[in-house]
Amino acid sequence: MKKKSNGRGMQGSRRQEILRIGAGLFREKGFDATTIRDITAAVGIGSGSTFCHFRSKRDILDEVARHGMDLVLAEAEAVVRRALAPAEQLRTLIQRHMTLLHDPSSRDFVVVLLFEQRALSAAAKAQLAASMARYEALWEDCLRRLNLSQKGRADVPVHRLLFGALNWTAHWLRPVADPSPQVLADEVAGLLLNGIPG
Amino acid sequence: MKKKSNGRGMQGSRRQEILRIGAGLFREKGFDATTIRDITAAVGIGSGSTFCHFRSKRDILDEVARHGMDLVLAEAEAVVRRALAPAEQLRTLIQRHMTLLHDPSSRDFVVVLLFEQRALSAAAKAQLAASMARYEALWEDCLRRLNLSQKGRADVPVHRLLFGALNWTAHWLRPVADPSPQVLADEVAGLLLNGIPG
DNA sequence: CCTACCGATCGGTAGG
DNA sequence: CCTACCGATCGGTAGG
Repeated sequence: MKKKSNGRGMQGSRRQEILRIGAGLFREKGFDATTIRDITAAVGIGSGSTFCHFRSKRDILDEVARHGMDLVLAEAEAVVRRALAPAEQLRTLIQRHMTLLHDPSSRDFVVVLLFEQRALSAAAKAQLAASMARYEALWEDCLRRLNLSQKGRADVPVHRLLFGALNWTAHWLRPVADPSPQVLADEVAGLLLNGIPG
Repeated sequence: MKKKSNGRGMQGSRRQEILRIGAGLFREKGFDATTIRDITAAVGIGSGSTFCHFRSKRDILDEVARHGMDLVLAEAEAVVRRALAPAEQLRTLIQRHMTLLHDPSSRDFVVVLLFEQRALSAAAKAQLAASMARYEALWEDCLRRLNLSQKGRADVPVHRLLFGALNWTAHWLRPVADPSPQVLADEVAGLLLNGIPG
């Protein structure tokens, strides 16, 4: 039996390459503005060869986003398993989130996950919604233990405000001119934990 | 002399209609995924008629984003002119920003401005960058007077973190299930001004 | 994985 | 503002 180069769990180094390069282009230009020919030209294969590995262009996006979600969720679960003090846990969650959002090895997948949701297939959307709910629950627990998220007042989802502050950095944070993702992460954590430094 | 229906400063109710409906579709589906035919079908004209009013599809986007910027900047300038106490000024800036971001009469323009920057023409990008710098400066002044943004530590642009928290609400805030934009705005202002409510 | 190609759709134009 | 249409490009397929 010949080994299939298609399917999900295979070796597929070419497949990985298409995912990696596709993720980069999706992040830079957006899903709709990226063509199969953009991707295959960067990989160095004919445009038709894409479909030896993926059923459609959207399938590539789905998989890129799934991988982004896996990275982000696995990291948070690992942090929670360390059973740190709540304040240290929050600081670490913020740190890891910011790192995954900006490190070259992960940012393409995570940014696409966050900013290209609209283009995902319905199936991927549903699957990712469940994982995202789990991710949010981890943050909510952490914030609740710090009394930063209490059911009081108006049911404000503080963790989502925090996500916004962090995720938006993908739009403006520039490598040299701005503080590093890690420094910024610590400042955000400090702002939340110690309040405004008077 | 016949009056031209083209050009910028004209009456052009049809032109306005294309802008309004275009803005709505750009927000919902994104610029690339919206076709000229989507827009004209919703307006109720032939697809070719678009180009009596705009030179290109991108011109529509440019104008939509410009209008979004005008709304947001004019509102902030008006707030600053009222010369409120700094805390009240910040609260009002947040209120107005959230309203423009969620009110049906403005949100399409503002959300497109914020989330479709990538697709803008180079000229529009440059023009909007200048206006945005002005907008940011207003917020920075306000935050500085409250000692919420000090040049200390690591040059953290607090106003951009705040923008992220606010702008991200466009992705998750749902009319009925969640607090209203105004309630949320007040909570965010309270969180910043009074610190975490112990 | 390649070459050759197809049907559909897109932004935009022409001529009235 | 309409009708008719065009050239380009796109995602995807066929056959090897």
